[in-house]
Amino acid sequence: MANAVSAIEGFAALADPTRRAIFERLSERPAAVGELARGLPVSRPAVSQHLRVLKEAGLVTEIAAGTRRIYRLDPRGIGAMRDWLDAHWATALDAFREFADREFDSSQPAKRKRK
Amino acid sequence: MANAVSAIEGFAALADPTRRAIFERLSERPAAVGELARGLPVSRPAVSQHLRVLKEAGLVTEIAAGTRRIYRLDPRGIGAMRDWLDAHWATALDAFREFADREFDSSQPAKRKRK
DNA sequence: ACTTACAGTAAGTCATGGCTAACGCAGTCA
DNA sequence: TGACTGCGTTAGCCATGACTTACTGTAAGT
Repeated sequence: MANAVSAIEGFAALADPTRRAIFERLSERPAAVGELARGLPVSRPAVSQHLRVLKEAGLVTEIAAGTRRIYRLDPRGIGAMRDWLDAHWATALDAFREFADREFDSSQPAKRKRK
Repeated sequence: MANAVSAIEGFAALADPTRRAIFERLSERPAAVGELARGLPVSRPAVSQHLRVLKEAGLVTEIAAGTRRIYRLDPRGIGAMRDWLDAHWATALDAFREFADREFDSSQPAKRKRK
């Protein structure tokens, strides 16, 4: 259940361009909030809020280091999203075959409609 | 280019709950617009708009069948999203190791990344 | 203890986009 | 050919959320 929720929230989290930029920077190296904000066109509180969303989606984790908080990617959230896509992909492939069998078995592609 | 764009737009497309519901129904079986709308709490035009977003994201394809349009999942868009996640996951794993070496080599043995 | 630096929270503004209602268009059947 | 059906499009309303400024809290250095 936690996996499914993470996957779902993960899509919303990565839908925002700023959060994707943060995500990509963190994939290269862990970083603190101020450090991330200096390389982005938004304010530090904005970065802080985005990191909160990413953390709740299970995509990043937080480590306190003095007054700083070092953020890094959480492979669990990424894995949950991969699993979600894989599951639907597999289901879709089966549906493709079944649909193709019923629809194109004898003749016309795209013209026949058998309810 | 199409792949990268598809992956990026795919996250925004799947961020919406209604679009995820449409996506999941299409993974089970291809369907027309009205058929999808009857099983959802939104109007038919809303479903039509969502399908347009999903199509532009490369997640679904369209087949004309008389007055109907049969929609089904497009494995290419799903694959693009998987690839995007895989690439960042791999980069992140490398960053984890490098960061762990520098940061926790002598202080926090219990916090080291398992697996 | 005081100061400085770093980060999260609160309040408010504004843009994005999801939704419905109304309309137009194409294909099917009598 | 005329009426009906199934979809897509447009316009407009409204909710969500992304952003900034100002404030508070906490840890480290002097």
